[in-house]
Amino acid sequence: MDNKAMARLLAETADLIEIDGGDSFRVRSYRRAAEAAEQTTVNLSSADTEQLLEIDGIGKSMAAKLQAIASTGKLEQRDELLAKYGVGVLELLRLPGMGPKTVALLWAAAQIGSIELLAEAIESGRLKGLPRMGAKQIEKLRKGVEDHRRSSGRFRIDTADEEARRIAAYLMQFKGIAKVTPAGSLRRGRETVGDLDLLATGPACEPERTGPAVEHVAAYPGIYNMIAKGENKVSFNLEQGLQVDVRLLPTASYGAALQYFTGSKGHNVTLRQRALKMGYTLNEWALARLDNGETVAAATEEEIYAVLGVDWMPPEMRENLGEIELAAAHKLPGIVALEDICGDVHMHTTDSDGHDSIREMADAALGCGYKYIAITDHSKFLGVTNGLDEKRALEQIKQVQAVDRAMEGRIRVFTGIEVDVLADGALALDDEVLAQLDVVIASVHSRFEQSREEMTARTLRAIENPYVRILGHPTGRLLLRREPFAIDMAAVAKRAAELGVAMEHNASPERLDLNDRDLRLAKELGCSIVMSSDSHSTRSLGRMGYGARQLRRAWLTPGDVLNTRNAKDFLAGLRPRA
DNA sequence: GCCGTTTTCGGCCCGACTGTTTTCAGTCG
Repeated sequence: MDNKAMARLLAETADLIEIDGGDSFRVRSYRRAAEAAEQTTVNLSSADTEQLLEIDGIGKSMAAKLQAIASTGKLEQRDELLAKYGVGVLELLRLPGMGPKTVALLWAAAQIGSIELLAEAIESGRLKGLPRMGAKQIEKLRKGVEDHRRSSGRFRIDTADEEARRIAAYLMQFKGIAKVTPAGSLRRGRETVGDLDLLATGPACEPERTGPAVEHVAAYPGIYNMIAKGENKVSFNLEQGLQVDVRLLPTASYGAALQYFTGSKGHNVTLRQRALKMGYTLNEWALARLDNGETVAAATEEEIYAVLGVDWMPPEMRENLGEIELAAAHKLPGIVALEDICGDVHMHTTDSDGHDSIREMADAALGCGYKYIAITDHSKFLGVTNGLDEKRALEQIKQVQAVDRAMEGRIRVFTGIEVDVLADGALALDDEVLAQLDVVIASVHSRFEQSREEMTARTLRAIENPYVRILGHPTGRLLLRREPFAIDMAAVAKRAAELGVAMEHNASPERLDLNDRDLRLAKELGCSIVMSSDSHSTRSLGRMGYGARQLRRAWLTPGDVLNTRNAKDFLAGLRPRA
């Protein structure tokens, strides 16, 4: 079982204990352990007790439970509680406004243990008369069930980003709202966003006078469903289901609010514990002294972190992975910035399935400020993409070299190819041709419906080819559309590091090939990352922003990424040509 | 159930908003 599945078992157990009315601190422990399981790069199913105990949030008891899960695939506590309540209660908990207390109430009072049963009970009027179940509450649940069926889940960061800009532009039309800043997971650069946090400040957001501004927010034309409207907060859903929280904040406490609402939750808890130990209390309004309540910092994030003896850190790092301890020791790593990326090593032209010529791509890349690009059209394996065979590949080399000369050193244009990996791990193009190319990207596909072992073996064989410099689309995932294919990432990254083969991280928002854990794993194992756009037109060139933010979240430094400014020679950083 | 710069016992983050209440419990982030 993989870490994510084990984390899910722990998280579900936490939910069940809570429904069962168990100790809330025990519940928190399970939640923490679930988060730790999700984030760690340690392979939980093969780790020994000692390794497990090293993970923050895992103690003796959790270590034993993890080992039991690894060997049996089950967690006893979870199974017992599931036998009592049924799996439906976990689903019930996902409904907005539905917490463990309400689930317990519904179950105890009316044996309602699933969304289906809840829907029935609402229709038949059985809910009426239950404690705390007024007309409004029942209507809220009815709408919750409906929305749950319509859409649920998280949204891609580019979607959330777009909506945030649109709403911010609307809010700024109001005199007295001077600034709108996204917080939450959007500010942290997460690849998906659960809900959108927007912070507004300005004269109209000061206490006691937020009324008109609140009304302006509530009048936003894109609102599908109003969730809450208070003095300094308005929550609503957009039509596609995305929840938006707009908060109106006084300038004086803007930094405290920005820190608070940026999160992550775990980061904030750790920071507030630190504050308590130092004699302060931290909330969204201010950092204040515990003894007399006097505010010591509130206006900016920087001063709050400074008072707590912690270096300010970029939002991407705030995932409670030890960043606060490092910042307290003034040892934060210098992470990648988008400006560090100085070349794009994966793009297509009209020679295969792209929309623009080699020259047009080169000109566009120059416009992005890049120092080099590699032209990497598809190989012949993929019929639909008009892939190059040996003959056409050799012809294209000459054309690319001609463009390279024509650019007169303003930008380097390298030759290359995206060669497909066959079912057995062989490459779809002859070695004699590969030997003449600067950048060979070997891309695996999931079309053969292979098992995890077969996928891994195939990938390992592909990167053994002496001409392969980059492993393309290493997990084959398309965000929110398809599950990544199963592959032993640790084994692949380890071998790639030994061979000097870099791992591609596609920066397009729908792909983002590697997740946070994969990126940290690659770094730990010494495997280089190459960021790319996989552009099929000049329009999609230069869109590496979201990918770069993900690299930051995995704490990658410019030295971990091959196509950054401080990597002096991109080609020399790749394995030497055989 | 975890954890230790007051600790191996006794703590464990904090405020806003809602609905059903007449003073507060539950949920959320």
